[in-house]
Amino acid sequence: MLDQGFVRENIELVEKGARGRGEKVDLQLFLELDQRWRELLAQRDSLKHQRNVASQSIGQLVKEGQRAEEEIARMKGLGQRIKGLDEEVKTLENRLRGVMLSIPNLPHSSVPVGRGDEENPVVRTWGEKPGFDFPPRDHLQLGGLLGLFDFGRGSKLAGSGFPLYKGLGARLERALVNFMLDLHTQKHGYLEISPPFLANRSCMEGTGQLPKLEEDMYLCEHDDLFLIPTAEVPVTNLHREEILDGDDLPLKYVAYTPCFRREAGSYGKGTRGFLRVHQFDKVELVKFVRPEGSYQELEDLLGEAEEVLRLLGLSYRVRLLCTGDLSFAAAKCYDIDVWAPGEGKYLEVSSCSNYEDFQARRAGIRFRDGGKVRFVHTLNGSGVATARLLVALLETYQTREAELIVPPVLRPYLDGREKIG
RNA sequence: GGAGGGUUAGCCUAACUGGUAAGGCAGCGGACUUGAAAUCCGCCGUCCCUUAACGGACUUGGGGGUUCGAGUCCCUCACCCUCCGCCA
Repeated sequence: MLDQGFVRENIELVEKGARGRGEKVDLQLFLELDQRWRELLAQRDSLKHQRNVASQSIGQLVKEGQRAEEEIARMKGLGQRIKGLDEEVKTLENRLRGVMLSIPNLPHSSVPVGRGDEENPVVRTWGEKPGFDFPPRDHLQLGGLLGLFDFGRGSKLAGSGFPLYKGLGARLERALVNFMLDLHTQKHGYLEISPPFLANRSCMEGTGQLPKLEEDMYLCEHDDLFLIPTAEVPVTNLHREEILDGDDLPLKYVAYTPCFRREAGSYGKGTRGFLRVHQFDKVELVKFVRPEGSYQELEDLLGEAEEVLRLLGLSYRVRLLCTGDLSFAAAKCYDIDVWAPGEGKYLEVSSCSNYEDFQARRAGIRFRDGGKVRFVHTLNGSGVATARLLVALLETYQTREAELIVPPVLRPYLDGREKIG
């Protein structure tokens, strides 16, 4: 959410920003509501002032043992008028809030203007795409041959898109998660969090999933709780409605959680195997930082996520998302795409974003900076998502005999095993 | 699921039978000081008006109600603690 006063004073800028993302926002409506709201506030506040003054003098009279009937009778009408105005103000504020919540964040000045995926510039690529002297198999074939997972039975349990890992497949998944957690906690200085996998509405609104993406999430209706679509939700909301000590910043957290996404309306393309699933595992990095250094923090975060792929020896590229591809709440975002030889394409395994104070304002996350209280900047990035990572890993390290060479950094997590198959 | 107790500012703690949130600690700025400590003064949640100053409204977990007036009374929801029940 942007600041209401900021929107009021920078209406063209906000309009331009929203248009660049292809979001429709009724700023004319905003201006009308805002204007009316401020008029009513002034009216109501002055009536309340009258009431406060009168009530106080009534209290004084009563204390002195005098009668105050006429005064009280006079105030009764005022109370009704205030009640009416209060209702009007409230209605207006609800509508205003609706409009405010629908306004996307402004892109940072370094974000290129563009319409969508095709216009995201590649910032860098790393590693050679592996060559094979045999036709590389895709992850489904390999998984089948090696007995690593069982999509059929996953479907039997929960429907298509719910993968089931077994044997060394499950072990490999667990190894990847542990490897990433250890890297980020031990080398990069993140504090590990194991949060609830369900979250309430306030959290969802705080990080910006609500109101826009309700249809994309699983909801437990009995308790009005959502299955988290990413650990960003519980971890960013750790400090919701808190004022942090400026000396404690930056705060850096890493969390492994499963992620649940309905992916409504996305059946068909790109849904084979692990490419798009309703449940996947992810290690997420979240930072709360001072506004001044937040863009350097974003570069650092990106580097830390990239290191996962480097250590695993997987070829990847980093792209900077253009305005048209930027998510609702982000001011700047990099995607990391890993190369999957069997699929013959890049797969997105990480998004690293700076939200500036957009989430912090929604969630009320502030810090004390000297004598002042200010909003923090929040950042997060996948570090990284395992399902697609596993795809790239299988397809990159396969041998002609359909074995899997285990990358050295993973061997300690697999009893020193060098090969699977 | 049942019974009782609780939630006041970054933290800690007050407020009569309803009378308009008192203190303390921490932090920030200033005075004093060679410097520091101590001491004193101011600031230290949000919004509106305003160039600014001044001013005003709101804020006692959330939402509603009663009242001229609600931290206080009533209803409701959330969370925390204790006990009982159930349970991996």
